[in-house]
Amino acid sequence: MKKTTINDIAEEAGVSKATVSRVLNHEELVDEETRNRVLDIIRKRRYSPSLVARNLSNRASNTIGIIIPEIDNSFYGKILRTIVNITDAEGLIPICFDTGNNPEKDMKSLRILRDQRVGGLIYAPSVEHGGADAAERAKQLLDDMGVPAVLIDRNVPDFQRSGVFFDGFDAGYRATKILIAAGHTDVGIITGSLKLGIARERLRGYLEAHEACGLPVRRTLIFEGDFTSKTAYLLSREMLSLPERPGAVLTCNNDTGLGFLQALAERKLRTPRDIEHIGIDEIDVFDDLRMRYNHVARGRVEMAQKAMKLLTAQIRNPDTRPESVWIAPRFVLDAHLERVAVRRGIIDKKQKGASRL
Amino acid sequence: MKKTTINDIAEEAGVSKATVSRVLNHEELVDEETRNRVLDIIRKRRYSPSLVARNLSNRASNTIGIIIPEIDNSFYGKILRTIVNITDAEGLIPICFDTGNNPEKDMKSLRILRDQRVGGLIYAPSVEHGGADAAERAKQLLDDMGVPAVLIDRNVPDFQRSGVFFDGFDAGYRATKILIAAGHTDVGIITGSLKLGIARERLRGYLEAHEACGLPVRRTLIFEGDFTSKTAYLLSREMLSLPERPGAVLTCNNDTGLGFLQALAERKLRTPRDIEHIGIDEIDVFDDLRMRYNHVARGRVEMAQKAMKLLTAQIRNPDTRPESVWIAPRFVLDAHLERVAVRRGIIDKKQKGASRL
DNA sequence: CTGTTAGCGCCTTCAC
DNA sequence: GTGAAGGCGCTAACAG
Repeated sequence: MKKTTINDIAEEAGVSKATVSRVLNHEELVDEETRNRVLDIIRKRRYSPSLVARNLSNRASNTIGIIIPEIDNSFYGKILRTIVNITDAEGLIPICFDTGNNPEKDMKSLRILRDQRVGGLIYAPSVEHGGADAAERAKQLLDDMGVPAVLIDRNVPDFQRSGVFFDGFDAGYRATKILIAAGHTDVGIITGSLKLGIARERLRGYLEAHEACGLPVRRTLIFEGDFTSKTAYLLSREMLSLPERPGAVLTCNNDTGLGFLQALAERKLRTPRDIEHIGIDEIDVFDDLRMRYNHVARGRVEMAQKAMKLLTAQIRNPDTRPESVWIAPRFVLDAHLERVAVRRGIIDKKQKGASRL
Repeated sequence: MKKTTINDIAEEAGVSKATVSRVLNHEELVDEETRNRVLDIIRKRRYSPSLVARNLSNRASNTIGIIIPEIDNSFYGKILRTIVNITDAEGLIPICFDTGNNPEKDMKSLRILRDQRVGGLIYAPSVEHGGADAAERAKQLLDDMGVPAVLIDRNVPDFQRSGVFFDGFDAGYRATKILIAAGHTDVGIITGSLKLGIARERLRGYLEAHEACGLPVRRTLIFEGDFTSKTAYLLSREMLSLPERPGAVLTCNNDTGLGFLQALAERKLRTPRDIEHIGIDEIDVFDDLRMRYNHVARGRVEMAQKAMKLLTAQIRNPDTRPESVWIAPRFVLDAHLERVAVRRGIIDKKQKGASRL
């Protein structure tokens, strides 16, 4: 039993399929009577046209691709959900891939999306985790697709594409400054893999903050992690058993923050009593629990919205120039740190709002 | 500048497009020499065939649809990630929708998937949140699609479809029994919306456990929530300020657990010292933090895997009979509760394993 | 082995 | 206002 097609409808209505097509797409061009007759039959047969055939015929595509590293990381989960909801409102159909930070999966996903002839693409690349040629190969694929692509979260300048990114330098810079302003001369940091630009940016902020404050950087307090809680935990243990344990720590993403907190708990240390801490990324559960968690919110929803805005603009007008947007960090701090930060002019003032965003 | 097509390749190679098609699909049928010539040109022109056209021609579909309520809930996030990774390994292309628990979005998603002519569908329905006709309309759409669909997490028996579900009755039953066995005669429960079958099942387990233990149910300790942390928090506050505050509480999903814990913290109560607690669903962060959290794991990854297994089986052989699978609860308890549970034969023995799954 | 033909389901000219 | 014809990009017979 095959699907009913436009031919079946035409036949049953005693008209040509061109007419059926017209009532489907330009109903004003069809005589009201025949139109109603056709529509009745369409309803009766529960017919609905194939978007596949329609796309082929129109040389158009109503699908967009989404490539992200880890769907089940709340950061990307929130982004994905936002994107999916917007595509849907825009009449676009989302095809999703999860690369698990594996650049080979980037390629594979790009190839599939290319073959599927998507009309556009939101892409959080993992190519920095690969060899030197990974970015190049990805760029090649991206260009082959010949459709708009908007990067999100992670930039790869060589791609020369639009993108929406978090201002990680500023986040690292100001977070560190705040900790220093709070009286700490020994601020530790647990970074992500420094293969990643976003991890380097945050570290650069940390370093420049020291410089700006005339404070020497203590290399022993810089730990290169990989944005996983496990590694962060191990590094934090090391850090906490240093003879000169840092008085404050900056962790560079959500999972890293968790790993750090685990090590802290294990040592029966508490924040801020024993050690000060600011994490980058919101951690939703702490919000649910109304638990204090000094952090820098990354505006996930905003990122996703802007990315979709850029993408749809480029889809509508392919001549749109690539444009990059940086989302400013938003600091969510306890009363003490906030007071310090505001007094020193590091952050503007009490910026209230759901940290969920 | 349009995409190069099979015609371009054929022309440049001086062969017919049938031959090009053959080297693409049945390369053994083509003379090695011409094959290589064609392949060279394909590579040179960076040609890759359109799956859209191919699917149309084959009357096949390489896409599957995924409809879930909330991508950014870690439960569904994990499921989605697992599914996406499997589809990808199976050569299928995943199209995802998020309904936000809104049955109208169920319909909308189903319609799009129908029009997109997906080859199959994994579906966690939200229709129980809608009016009486919601399930019926969804079933109609499902049937119209004429492709295999596997339900996940939430069952709608009327659909008469395969599915993979969590055994919520057993979870509620045994969790309650454990709490009773631990000496509590006053076990409270915060359920999900009782419009949902999965919420009713868990409550039913709770009720029957009381009966099995010859313990009267205290209606005042039953709170109907909606699976959100906010509601759970408000209800928990009520519950905790009851003159006869329960000695133990069962919460029925991850967010509900969080809401309860928030209320607990607010009252400066601690578990298990002041009150005993078992939650249904794993909460990943507690895992990361190595925090004790008595709970019933729902086997998210396993659910997703089984669902995909059922789906691919049905896609391969459309005559496969619908089959439903129930995932058994796995209890992750602290030493005390575990000892009690094992001694009473409520759970088998120390079942170790990553609660992450 | 390879080319020709027909068709997948739909849309869009171009006539009438 | 409507139909016939051609084409979107590809595959599957059917001949030769």
